[in-house]
Amino acid sequence: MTTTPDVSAAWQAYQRMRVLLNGQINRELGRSTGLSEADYDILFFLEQSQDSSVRSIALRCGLAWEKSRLSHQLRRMEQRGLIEKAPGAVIHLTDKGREQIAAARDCHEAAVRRYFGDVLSAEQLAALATISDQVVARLTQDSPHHAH
Amino acid sequence: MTTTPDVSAAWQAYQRMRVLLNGQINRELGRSTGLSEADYDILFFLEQSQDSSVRSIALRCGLAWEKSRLSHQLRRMEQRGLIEKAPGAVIHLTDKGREQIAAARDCHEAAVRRYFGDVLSAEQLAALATISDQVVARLTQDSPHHAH
DNA sequence: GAACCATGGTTGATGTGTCAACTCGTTGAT
DNA sequence: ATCAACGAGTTGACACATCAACCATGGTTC
Repeated sequence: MTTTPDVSAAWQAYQRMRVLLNGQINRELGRSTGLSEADYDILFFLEQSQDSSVRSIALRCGLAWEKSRLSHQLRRMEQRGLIEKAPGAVIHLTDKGREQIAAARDCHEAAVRRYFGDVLSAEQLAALATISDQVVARLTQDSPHHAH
Repeated sequence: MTTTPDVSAAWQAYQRMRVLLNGQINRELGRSTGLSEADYDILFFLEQSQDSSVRSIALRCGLAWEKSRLSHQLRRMEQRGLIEKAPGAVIHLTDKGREQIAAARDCHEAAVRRYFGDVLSAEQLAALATISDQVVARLTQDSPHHAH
């Protein structure tokens, strides 16, 4: 333990992991399923929602996305037939969307396990979860209503 | 300690931190300096290189970027006068680029400290660095020459 | 009711990232 | 010497993200 912890060393290591890890997982997901990370996040959220449908605002809060980003993404996904927009800003998962997320889930979880879960010990996973929660708490304490 | 560690809980916590933390830092950086994360990474690498110039290939390896991404990014930065391309695929930092990275560094480091360094203990920072190194080692063991 | 304003959602312009296809110079085998 | 193969770099097309400006609606205040 040092009294002056090297923040920048930890930051640079974290940055390198972030770039490489998400790059690898997204590349594998895209190659084998044709879905982007954004597609996957939306479909995953929809699938595990009651009745496979949610309000737009729930997606925005749950994923912490900007509203314009969500709007563009939903428009593209509706054009591809993965979702449907219903009156009242309600988003429905289509059958095609349900198929694709089911196939993608296996691929995604396998990749997460291969490059992340299998590499770290239970203690490390727990430590990372705690670290993440602390940082997230710091980020959301000031701007609880993410005023993008 | 559990025998079946909950990988997905750690993954989801990490994902949330990743999205919110980088979003916040990049937003602050962009607002106060006009530089994107990509701009900052390039300028930072250039600044701390000998003679403020590097070969393209060094940037690609150091930042683990795709070649086309780097090419597009360097073209845009040259148009803005932040860098110069010299024969032999050598990239030079211009005076304007040096000014901007100097101003941005303070902003960036302050943000990293505010949302990251100050939130975590020395042990947590060390643990995160170890975790990151392990994951990166796993990612680079198979494809050491990142065949993008 | 009328003016006001806050909020959810959309749109268009622009900057950014990715993929595939291409050029060009070097290398190595025959 | 020629040809094939490889890697570095570029380009163009497209998907994605961000910002600002815009519309609609539902209060709140006077």
